[in-house]
Amino acid sequence: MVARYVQIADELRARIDCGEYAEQSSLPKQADLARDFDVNVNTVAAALKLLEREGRVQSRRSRGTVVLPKIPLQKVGSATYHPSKWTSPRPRTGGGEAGPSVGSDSSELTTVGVAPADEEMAERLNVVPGDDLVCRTSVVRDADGTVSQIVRKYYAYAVAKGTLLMSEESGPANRWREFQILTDIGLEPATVDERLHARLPDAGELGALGVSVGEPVVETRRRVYAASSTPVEYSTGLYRASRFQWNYTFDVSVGG
Amino acid sequence: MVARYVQIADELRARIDCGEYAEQSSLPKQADLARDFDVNVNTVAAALKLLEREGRVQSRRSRGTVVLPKIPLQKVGSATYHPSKWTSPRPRTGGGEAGPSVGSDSSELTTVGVAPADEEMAERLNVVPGDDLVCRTSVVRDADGTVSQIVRKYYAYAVAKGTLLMSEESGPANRWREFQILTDIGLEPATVDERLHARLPDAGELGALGVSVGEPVVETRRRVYAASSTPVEYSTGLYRASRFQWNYTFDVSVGG
DNA sequence: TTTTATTTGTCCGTATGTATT
DNA sequence: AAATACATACGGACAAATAAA
Repeated sequence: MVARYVQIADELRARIDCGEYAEQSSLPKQADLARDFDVNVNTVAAALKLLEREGRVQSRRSRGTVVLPKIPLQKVGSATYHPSKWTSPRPRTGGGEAGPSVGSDSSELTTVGVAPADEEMAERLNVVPGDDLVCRTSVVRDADGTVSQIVRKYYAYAVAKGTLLMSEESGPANRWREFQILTDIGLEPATVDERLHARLPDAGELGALGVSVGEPVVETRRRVYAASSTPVEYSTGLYRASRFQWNYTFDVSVGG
Repeated sequence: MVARYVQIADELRARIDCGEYAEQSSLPKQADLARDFDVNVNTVAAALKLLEREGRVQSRRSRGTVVLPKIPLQKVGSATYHPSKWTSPRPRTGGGEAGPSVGSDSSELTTVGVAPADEEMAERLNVVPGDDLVCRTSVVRDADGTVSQIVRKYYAYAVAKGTLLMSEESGPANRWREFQILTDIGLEPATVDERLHARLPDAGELGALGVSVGEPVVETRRRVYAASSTPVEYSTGLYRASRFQWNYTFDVSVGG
């Protein structure tokens, strides 16, 4: 026995999929849907909340509920970091065959700060807790203006001092900027290890990512090692789950 | 301005974290909580739903709401498939230093079927759509009896025919069973590529995984290549998001 | 086995707040 | 200023699942 609001969500989802409610268009208002389905407004509201947490619609006060465009999942993961993507010649932001999954249709704002390392950062960056770290925070907005990811990258102050890692930037999203800088200062990335898991956002993340209550996010923790297998970068990422897909290729042979 | 039911969820979460509500114990019933917080029962129910979708509590009719034990996230990903885990000597299920993240505290039921390949399977397995595939479906239950993952692995019928890939099994979870069989029949796994993304479950998955409405799941699609870089296995996985963490290590150097 | 009590799940009707048009 | 439309909360009702008698 499946709840009515779930049935209604299924029906509305089907209508979106078949084009009856076009992308970018508004759904009928909740009161009308309630009348059509012959249920209470609260029941319709619950159904819409489900669709909103799936990332398919967005409801906003006094504006109604609009169908979000069905964009293909952005692909991130090991292939994203293939050297061809970030070694010279530098990728052109304007497009071309170098065209990455994050192109000029998303913009990035990077701010720089300095803060002492907490227990985890210290351990992962091989420094002492309390040591100063340079933190580069990047907020990436999709073409539609919504924040889709927030990434913080940490570097030992001794490493970042006096380098371009201290410079704030904004413009088209460029996932490889820091890799290029690290290479320029003689710390060319060699290996990455990445952990990720999906969960629901906490109070602070709701506002920062602009997700609704109950909409899943993916958290990543990544470490970048230079050739000498010393960690040079530690980063945390928070992603709107409905917009990303992670791809990894790895070796399982005995020789690997 | 944060909604009252979110505030209450935060408060209850804090109480769980500080041990006021112990793991495995029952929370006060909704009516009592409503009285204590001086809100309506519905408001408390909404708060509990949030905690349930986070995987922290489980509410069941007439039984109340119990605090789920905070178990460390199961680690899966590239390290999971390191050859030492699945090549001989075979891992012992009883424990020991070979102890994997999925141990004898989880059990697996594997059923085998034959079905024609759909468009995607065919493309990923390098066969013709409509060709018979052998499908091994594994349902893994955690120690607490809940289903935590459902994995379907597909093989070309020509490959699986007459091999142990056709045998149904049950017992302690063994992630490497198929790798061992593939090795035995001369198709030793060499490379894996894996895609994953988090989303909300659909109607069918609700029942199969035993998750509640709005609780995030992670879907994976994996391909295993033998040494000759021919795909030998295609698999799809569905995981309870709150119980797993994916770890990957990969090379980004120019030589890689 | 049958009945009764308990507790959550769902839905209703209503009211009010809030941001936008 | 006024109308609009979603967000939240309330109180009530009943159903469903389980436990207790």
